[in-house]
Amino acid sequence: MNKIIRTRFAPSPTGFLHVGGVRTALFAWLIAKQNNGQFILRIEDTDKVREVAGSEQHIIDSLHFIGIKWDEGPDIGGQYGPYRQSDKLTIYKEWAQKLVDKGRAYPDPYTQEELNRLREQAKIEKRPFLFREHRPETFAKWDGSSTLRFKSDPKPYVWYDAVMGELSNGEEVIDDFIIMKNDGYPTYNFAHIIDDHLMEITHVLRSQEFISSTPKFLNLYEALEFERPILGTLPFVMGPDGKKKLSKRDGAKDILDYKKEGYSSEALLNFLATLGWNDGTTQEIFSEKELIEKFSIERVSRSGAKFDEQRLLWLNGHYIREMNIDTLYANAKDYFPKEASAYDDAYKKNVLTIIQERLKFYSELPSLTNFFFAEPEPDLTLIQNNKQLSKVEPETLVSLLEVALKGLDGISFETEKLSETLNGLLEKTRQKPAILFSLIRIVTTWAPSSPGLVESLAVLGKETTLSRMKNALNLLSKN
RNA sequence: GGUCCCAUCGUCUAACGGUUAGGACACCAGGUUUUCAUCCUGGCAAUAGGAGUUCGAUUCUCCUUGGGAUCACCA
Repeated sequence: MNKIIRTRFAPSPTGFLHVGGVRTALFAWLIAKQNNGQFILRIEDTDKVREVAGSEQHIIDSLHFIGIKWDEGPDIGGQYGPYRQSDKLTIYKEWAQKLVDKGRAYPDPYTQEELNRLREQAKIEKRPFLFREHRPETFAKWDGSSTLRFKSDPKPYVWYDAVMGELSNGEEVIDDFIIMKNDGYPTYNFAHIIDDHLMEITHVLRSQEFISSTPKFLNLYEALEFERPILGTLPFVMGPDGKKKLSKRDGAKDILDYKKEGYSSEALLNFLATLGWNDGTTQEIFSEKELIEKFSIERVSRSGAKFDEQRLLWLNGHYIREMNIDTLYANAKDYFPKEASAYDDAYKKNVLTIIQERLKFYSELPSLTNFFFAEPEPDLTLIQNNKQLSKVEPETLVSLLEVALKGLDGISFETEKLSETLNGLLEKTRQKPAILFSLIRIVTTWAPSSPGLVESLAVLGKETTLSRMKNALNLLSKN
């Protein structure tokens, strides 16, 4: 006989979504999923001034990227539509009229100027401004187009929050607030309550900044005679300073930027879910399925969590290492350096295979793999600055290269054969690997680091390897 | 300023009122025949302060301190 669990994410189309917003959506989605409930996307576009064109699509793309899907929304419709607040202005007006009829709402009789003056005065007298102290004796008739205020019924509240526990506030925070603006749009304070009710939302999750306006919502629920949903207040995701909430103003990144930089959705999902939540064990890695199973709103922490890029980087690297090569290739395909377009899939896949364990995010692929696709520019400082090689006479380097060149010339470039040959060269030259292998590695890649020598040479192939070694030989002989 | 919320390693966090306060990231050291990375081992590192309740407080209560939110025709 239990009610169907319905949760929602209700962003305003005022720009992109950052990790804080996506985490709110994620938690709401997890609650719906684990209860076989429904998750709804609703667009709260009641502020025409702040609206940014294209935001709605951007929000949809962001959620899709993370893997959050909704059962009802502006793009797919549903039984409880419309899912865009600007499409249901007449509905808000009707409910506003009901409040007027009940004597619980009235047109604001003051001009903006008069209001400002009253606020000023309160400030001078060092007391909080309360509109209800200036509430008119008799209410004018509402013509539907002027500013409408809620007639509050001030009283103290104690309520239960699924995350924060018991919260309370005195009656002094309850005031007559605007529910309908003079442009015909409802305010957030009014619209979201009507919508949550009509859409039969059971759990309202939102971030901490709404905690102080909750009492007025409670007052409004009562006036409308709505059943109150379960409220859950999420702590902020903190910015780099660890003190203030993450905000676009302070450089919070668009979630889609993480996609561009080559973070996997699984890593991001895992990261976001464990930012302020854990299951009480020492488990760090959660699949989507596990998250749906194990998530619980009661275990969300009450204090803000700093967004730690280092941890995200580690997680992403972890997921990359766990991927099978075909999945990884599909994900990373578009991130290869542009010279790679001349090479076939098999070759690129080989490169990816030997680079996999040192890849942290896809967009660093070019810097890690350039020399597999383009002729590297010789950089002798790599030899000069090498701890071991810098101590070796240049003539010795030349002769080492000559011996190596001869040794590699006659063989086929399979890993096993290469490995055997290189070990043989070690004995023949009576050099330490740190000298001989470093030398070969550097002159064939001219990169500060690279994958294992044998693997790298095998992928580069015999022709390329030998030609690069010959070039190096010429270069070193000249000096 | 009024009101409200929060407080464990640098960071994310765990701990029926009883633990040598645990794990992970980061960092440092050592190991795995070159570099970088991976992997393994080890190390560094925390209950903001003060009262109270209790045989016993990270845990419960109060105060202080610190941080944050909110007081819009923004959400």
